[in-house]
Amino acid sequence: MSEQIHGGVRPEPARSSPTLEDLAKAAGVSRSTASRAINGGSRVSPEAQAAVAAAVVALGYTPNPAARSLVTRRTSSIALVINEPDARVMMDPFFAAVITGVTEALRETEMQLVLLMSRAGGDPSRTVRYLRGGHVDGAIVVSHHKADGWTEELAASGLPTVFIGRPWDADLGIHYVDVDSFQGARLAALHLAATGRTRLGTVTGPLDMTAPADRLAGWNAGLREAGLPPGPAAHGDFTAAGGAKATEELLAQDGSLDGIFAASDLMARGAVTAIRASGRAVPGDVAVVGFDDHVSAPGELPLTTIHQPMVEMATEAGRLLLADISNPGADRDPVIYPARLVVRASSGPKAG
Amino acid sequence: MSEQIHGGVRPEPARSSPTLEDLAKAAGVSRSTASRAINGGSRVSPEAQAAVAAAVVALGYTPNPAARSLVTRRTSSIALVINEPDARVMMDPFFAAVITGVTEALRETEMQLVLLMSRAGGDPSRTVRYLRGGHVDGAIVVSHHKADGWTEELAASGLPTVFIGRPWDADLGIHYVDVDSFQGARLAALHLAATGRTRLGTVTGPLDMTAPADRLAGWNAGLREAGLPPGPAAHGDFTAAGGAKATEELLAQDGSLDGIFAASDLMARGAVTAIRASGRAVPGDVAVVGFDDHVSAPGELPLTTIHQPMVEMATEAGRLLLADISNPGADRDPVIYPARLVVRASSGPKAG
DNA sequence: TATGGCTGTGAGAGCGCTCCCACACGGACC
DNA sequence: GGTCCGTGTGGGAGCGCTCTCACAGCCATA
Repeated sequence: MSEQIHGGVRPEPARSSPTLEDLAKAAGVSRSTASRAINGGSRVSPEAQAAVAAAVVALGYTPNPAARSLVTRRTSSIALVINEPDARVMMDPFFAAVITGVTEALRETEMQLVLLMSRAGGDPSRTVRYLRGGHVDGAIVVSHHKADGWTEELAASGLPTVFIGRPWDADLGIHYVDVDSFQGARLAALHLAATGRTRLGTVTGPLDMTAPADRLAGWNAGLREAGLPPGPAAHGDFTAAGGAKATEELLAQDGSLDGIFAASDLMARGAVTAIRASGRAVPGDVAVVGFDDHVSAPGELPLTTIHQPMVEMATEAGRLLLADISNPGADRDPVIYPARLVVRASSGPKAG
Repeated sequence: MSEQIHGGVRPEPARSSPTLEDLAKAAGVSRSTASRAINGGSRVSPEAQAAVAAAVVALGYTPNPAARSLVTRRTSSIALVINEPDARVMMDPFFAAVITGVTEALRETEMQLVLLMSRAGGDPSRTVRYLRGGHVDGAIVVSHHKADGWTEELAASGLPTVFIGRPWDADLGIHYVDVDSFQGARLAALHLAATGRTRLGTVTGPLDMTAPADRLAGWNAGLREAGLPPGPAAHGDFTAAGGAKATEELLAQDGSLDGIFAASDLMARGAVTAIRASGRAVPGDVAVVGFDDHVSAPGELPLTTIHQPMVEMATEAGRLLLADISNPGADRDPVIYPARLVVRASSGPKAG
């Protein structure tokens, strides 16, 4: 009985995927040679190379990534850490641009993107554990908040990491890519002042992030430079709805406002909506300047805004990370892109 | 000389992360017991369990995922295959909802999401190779096009797979989650007819996808049922700009159109823009019905639309996949969600 | 007291791969 | 003709884990 089951002929060898051993046998070479042939083929004769290549096709061989990873200590994947409580932020063109850019940087590599919705996936410490656990070769962190706290832990872990947007503890050699938010906001203030606006307010982003903080500082610096008094500021959350709400507050606080700078285009869109809802015209009564330079949908009012090359920045972050993975520990200066004012229909001289 | 370098005391053992062996030694147990303690701890004494737990903390131990994966044949990650040429599609609330829903389904598991931008990442066959290569435990495929071709290959590979949106070759037992597109579109036609509209056109999605094809069929069925002649159809690409362009074509073709059904909310938005740009009012002159029921931004015209519970559908897809991973090969009926008409401001009785 | 099972334990094999090393074999050099 | 190097090759160890198996100890049962 047991003989029938366990002994004798084993008809079907479990039909699992072929191993390197199988491949080598089929190609008539040793496992070592087969391995070399697969991995670039230095020190392999053309005949062996061809035999292995043929066997790969014949068997449909694919190397077992776990086995390979176990010895090489490489995983061929990097994490994209998105630090927001709700995956709906993906709707923000900002994140779409990040994914586009990073994908572009990885195009010619075997690297894959692991999406870590760090705060949406429950336990936040799980993210750090995952990153430190050797699951990925590196990480790109985007939308970093002050309270995240694990920046140092991540830096200490030695995992190659690149931030998109300056991290709070940038002092300890964390690599990052950023736009010059301070200058951008300053340009926005100067532009509004130059077009004759004198009563200016701003809709900020969450101030536990560096970019909104920098933009607020740059904005205030610009006002000072233009000889204008510091105006009211209301806090938004980088959504259109948040921008609209903040703008209502601003208008309630000072009905004579004639210019508003929002720290993102999405919020600027909300600002335009709120201003119009209050019976005022854009830019006739109130001018609006955004930040991002997203493409606007057809029919929308073209926004005066501060351009930042998001896709390019994300690609650069990807490249930086790849470089850091293949040559860890090297010092790399942060890459700061200049901010550029783009004037469109939402700003200009006042009506009347 | 060589003695100094290679022999004698090895002061620093390469400072690599601790292995299970180290952990076991620190806890004073065997490797086997340590392993058991870490993995749920059946058949482990409380003392051993506690000792191992303490050692984990003391050493900062994390199991090597590659080693574990090598023997368990599990990777603890699933792929989200997004089959679009440009990562910018992420801006479509549809994909944001998918990510939200899938993340939700994975929340209580250790599973991570690998994002496969299959057509944006260059070579499309790379996606199949990756999926078959044992990198992931399963896959969720979204936005599947007819020409993708690798559906059979994927089904044949035995990799647990769930489609969001019925795949073209649904016959061979591929699991999927979908909304009843046919009924939804039919409801749209009946609603427009019921509000007195008689000259109706539609903006379709890409017809190499099942959902747009089903919606077009349902739309035509609804027209027939209402006793209306089949109206003009123009093709859109699921973007607002595409919807606007298609609507212009529609209006050029038949200036007396008084109702338009767009196969997605984004395209319906474009339709509203184009209709208004032509000097017509919505819904006074032309009523618009969308499909999706995305939340609209403040200030936007609330859309009459067909509701589909995208987040819930994506969560269900995630659950289905998890079930299929832990119990492969089981037959599972496709989950079809009913479509529901939601009437808002973009439709209603005609003006005048 | 003998027998069975049940619990906790450790030894050992082995997952599929890479990489180090030893070695055979040529041709170039003195 | 010997030594050398450079090339292609195969053997073997070992990456860090899980899992099967054997076994010691214990209690409940016959």
